Amino acid sequence: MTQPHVSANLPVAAAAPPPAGSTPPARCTECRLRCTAAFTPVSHDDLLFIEAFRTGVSIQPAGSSIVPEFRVGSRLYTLYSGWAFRYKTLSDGRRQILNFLLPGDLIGLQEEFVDQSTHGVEALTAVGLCEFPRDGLWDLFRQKPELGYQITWLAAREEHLVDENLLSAGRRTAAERVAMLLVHLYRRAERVGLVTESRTEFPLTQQHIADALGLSLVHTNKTLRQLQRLGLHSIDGGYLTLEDPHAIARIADWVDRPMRRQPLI
Amino acid sequence: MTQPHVSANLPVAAAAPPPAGSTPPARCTECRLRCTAAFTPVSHDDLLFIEAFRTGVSIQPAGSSIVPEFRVGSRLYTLYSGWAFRYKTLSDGRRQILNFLLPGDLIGLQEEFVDQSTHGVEALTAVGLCEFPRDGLWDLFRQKPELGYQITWLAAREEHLVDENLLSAGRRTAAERVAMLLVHLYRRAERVGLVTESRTEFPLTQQHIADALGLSLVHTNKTLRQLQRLGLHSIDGGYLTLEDPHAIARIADWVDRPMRRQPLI
DNA sequence: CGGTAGATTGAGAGTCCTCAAGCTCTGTGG
DNA sequence: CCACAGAGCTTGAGGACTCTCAATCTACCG
Repeated sequence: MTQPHVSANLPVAAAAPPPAGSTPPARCTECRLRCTAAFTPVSHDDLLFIEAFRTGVSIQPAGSSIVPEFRVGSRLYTLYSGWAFRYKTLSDGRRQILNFLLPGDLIGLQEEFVDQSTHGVEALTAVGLCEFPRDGLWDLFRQKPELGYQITWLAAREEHLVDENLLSAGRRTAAERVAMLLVHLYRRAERVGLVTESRTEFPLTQQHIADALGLSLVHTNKTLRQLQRLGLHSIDGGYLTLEDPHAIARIADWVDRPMRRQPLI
Repeated sequence: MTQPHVSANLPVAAAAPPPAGSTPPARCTECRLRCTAAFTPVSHDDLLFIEAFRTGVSIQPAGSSIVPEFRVGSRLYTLYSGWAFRYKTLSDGRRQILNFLLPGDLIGLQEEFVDQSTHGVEALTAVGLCEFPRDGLWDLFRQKPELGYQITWLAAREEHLVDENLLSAGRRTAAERVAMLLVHLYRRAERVGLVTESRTEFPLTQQHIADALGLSLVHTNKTLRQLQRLGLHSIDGGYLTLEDPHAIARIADWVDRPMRRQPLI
């Protein structure tokens, strides 16, 4: 190797106390997310409804299972803080990560509709969750059609994420997949205010990246190093920086679109 | 090769006149699909609402573009008869089929929510379509929350299909992918009454299969032949038969679940 | 100071891809 | 009625991208 490497490339310590603001506030009116430009404003009335709909909040540690893969949960969640991912596994253990979840994303919606869960959700970092009763969903649709509409919006958006990942797994080369993943996650993190000084927290291990892209761990490592050697990005100390955003976007076949505000339940 | 092959393996002639019942009826009360066990019953009131919501019906020939990939359409459709598929392409032309659409499936929902279409829908056979105004969707949610709920159901179900395909593309071998595709499509076709005498119309070319599975055309062909030589299935004259359903399901890691009734808009 | 999780690297093997032909069937036109 | 063109299927051969196996290395933790 022509290059000495000294970087730790480790995620941030998992045992650290939850950073300030990672616990959902008692009142939805004080939601740290909603006042962001990333989310659509709602009427005060709707906000109170959401607050009443919410049954509680919780914090779960990194690595914990939010939704077990083969059991039907009884709750819906909104991810308030932290990172998580949805995944499926084959009977022999091969795992595919379907998409990553960032603050504002809804968790457990499909379960309401599809027979068995058939997918799991796991926390990547410590996460703050707002909990809702799954069986209250129909009530929500009836009483607040606008919120129902927004939930459909969220479902469609998540499908869009999976579409994009399927395009990667099916038709992109290893380098293109990695580039796509890094650009995509960076932009999403940026959207919800997770980027500071041109870098974002990046709690994925290479195994997570491999499972998201349909690659082996070894080849994921080699591809990451290759892109990093080319000066496209760097992952260091649990933080991701896009060193050459234009070049990495070109490799990923990524087109910048203005991101719309998204609903928040 | 140890085996002479004589079969044509061609899809059914596309120029044939549309089979009886492939055109949506004037009245939703006469819908040939809805009376099936595959779909959830709706109240007479809701049915009239759906009929009023519908702006028209149409037939499009095989191969036609129902939703162009990079333009925002103004319509929603329900696929009444025939087969179609959703796809995305990279800028250099590589194509990934995201999922196949069978009668009862809703088309164009994501466009309502996601900025640009970013995916196209193409007819695989001649298709019958029920057309709805896309900008009437919010009205539907407000006036008939139950129908809004059902639309969310359909969105979640489609995401589930894409999840499954991503698992295939990312983590299954070529033979497993092919087996999965065949079993899955067979079961879905069966569900909506497309199976007669243990076989179903199967209008996909090998190129479609390749694009759905993230494989090359050549390797798709070799894998199909391999499974066929093993006596697992046969594709002949545009029809698919699962010769050994148990064995092919085992390879696909497919678990039979009772299929729930699904909504129909 | 071992033990563990995660990252890195090398080597060899395989699956899958690309290139290149040839084949069958269908539709068309002279 | 037959030649021809086009779409789709089949097969072989060689090469490339990825995978698996195996080790090593660093950082962190009890």
